[in-house]
Amino acid sequence: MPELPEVRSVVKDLGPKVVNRKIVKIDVLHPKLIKEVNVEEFKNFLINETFLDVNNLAKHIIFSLTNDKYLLSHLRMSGKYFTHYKYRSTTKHDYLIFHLDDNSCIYYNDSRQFGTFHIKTKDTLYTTKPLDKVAKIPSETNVKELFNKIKNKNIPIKQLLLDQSFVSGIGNIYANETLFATQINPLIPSKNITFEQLEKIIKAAAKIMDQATELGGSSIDTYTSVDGVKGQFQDFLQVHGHFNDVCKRCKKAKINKIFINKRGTYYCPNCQK
DNA sequence: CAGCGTGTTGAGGA
DNA sequence: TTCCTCAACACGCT
Repeated sequence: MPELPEVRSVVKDLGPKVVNRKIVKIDVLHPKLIKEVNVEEFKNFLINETFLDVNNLAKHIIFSLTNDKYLLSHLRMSGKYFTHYKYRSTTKHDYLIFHLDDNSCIYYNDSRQFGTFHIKTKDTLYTTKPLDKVAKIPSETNVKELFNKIKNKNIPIKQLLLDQSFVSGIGNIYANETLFATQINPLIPSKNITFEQLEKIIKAAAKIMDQATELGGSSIDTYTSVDGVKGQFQDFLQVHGHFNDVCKRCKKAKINKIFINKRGTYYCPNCQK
């Protein structure tokens, strides 16, 4: 589900709900979501600490807490947050509940249960999994460095854009949109992409995801931000999900759909040769 | 009923 | 070691 624009929306919406609030109690209804430590360690680490800030590194949500503690949350396919001004009974797939010191509650809901939580301290935050291998997002990417990294890569450029260790924040939707915008065929081996093409791709990815962020992300399938708020960028998607529609650019060919690395890939066979 | 999906990781083969 | 492919995670929807 969420890619960079959607995660940014969640962070923005979640901030005011939690910053300066102390965690007084945590209900863990699905221990599997918590990585590296057991439920007791997780609770002990966080209870009585206060949220100082909510940020994101690419698709990872970073809650900063007092005493140099951090809580990492990755939404994967279907993670969502809901809030309520006081405790309410759980709904289907509510798996984690943070009780805050103003009696409000933050609910983490995840129908597919792929989401992850890690607790970290200042000294291990960026040097251990899962943040240690995360590359820069497109707007911060050094294209020369990236070009050097991919010059011997055989994997299709579309697949490379989804690899968070090369460039981060891009998911399937925005990979499709980026390659359509730059008129580059998603199957081209990464090593055959020219420097100029790569520069275009990175710029386009940054631009598209910034525009999507402005509109609160893309709500296709199930994505919503905090408390079920939908994004609006889905109405502006050019190729993703447009199989068999007439291409919005050339108005001649129909959008094709193939699978690259098992992920649905949409492109115009006429514009992206 | 079968297949698909907005994401990532780890195992295993070459 | 590196590069790459694939299964697995789990559930709702078509």
